[in-house]
Amino acid sequence: MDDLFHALSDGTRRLLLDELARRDEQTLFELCSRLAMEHGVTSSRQAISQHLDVLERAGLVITQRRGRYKLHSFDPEPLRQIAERWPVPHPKETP
Amino acid sequence: MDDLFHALSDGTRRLLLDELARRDEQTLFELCSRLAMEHGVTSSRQAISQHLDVLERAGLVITQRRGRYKLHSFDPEPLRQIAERWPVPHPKETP
DNA sequence: ACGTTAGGCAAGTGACTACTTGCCTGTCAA
DNA sequence: TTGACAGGCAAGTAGTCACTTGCCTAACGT
Repeated sequence: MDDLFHALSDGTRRLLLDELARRDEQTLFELCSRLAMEHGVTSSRQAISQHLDVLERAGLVITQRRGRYKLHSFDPEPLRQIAERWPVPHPKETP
Repeated sequence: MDDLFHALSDGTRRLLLDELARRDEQTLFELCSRLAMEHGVTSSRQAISQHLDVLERAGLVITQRRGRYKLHSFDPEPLRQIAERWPVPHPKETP
């Protein structure tokens, strides 16, 4: 659980999750250019790579090798632990 | 959102939330002794106090002054943002 | 085969964080 | 009023983190 929250505690990593939630199976370079274009992130390729490692160790990102490409996908499973540990009172009714 | 996840990224702070989820309106000393007794936490009073400050800045803990006591309570509201940002697929059906 | 492309490894740096130590401010009971 | 109790403020320290820099490996296209 430490790994999970530590992974989520960084803004760039949360943006990476947003991007992967939109479209699965993205490469490192795709994610780099998308974050730069759409969110003005200036981080280098290595920085993004390390962020993805952190997300992968937390179980939030799963990867698969395809040739020379490494495809990243979002796995929301670990987030369930949060809702299970501290259930949010009212699932927000539509008023 | 940075404050929220940063607050949750520490194990001692998560234990504090657990304790406050059990019983609201606890003082600093109550929380200190409970964490020490039930969870073997060795942190000092000042350490716990700083943790509570972090939780309060994240909106996860709300406080009220009563005489010389400062009562802490758990507010799960900010946690809703997590579920709203990355909805977890299946609310875990009972099989 | 050769250059290019996608990605990985590892050391170094500046900033931040959790925790301690020491002292101070209020509040209550006797 | 005095002492004890609950809590706050602030500086210092050891460890961690995000990011960079430089070089390396492996898979493709021509």
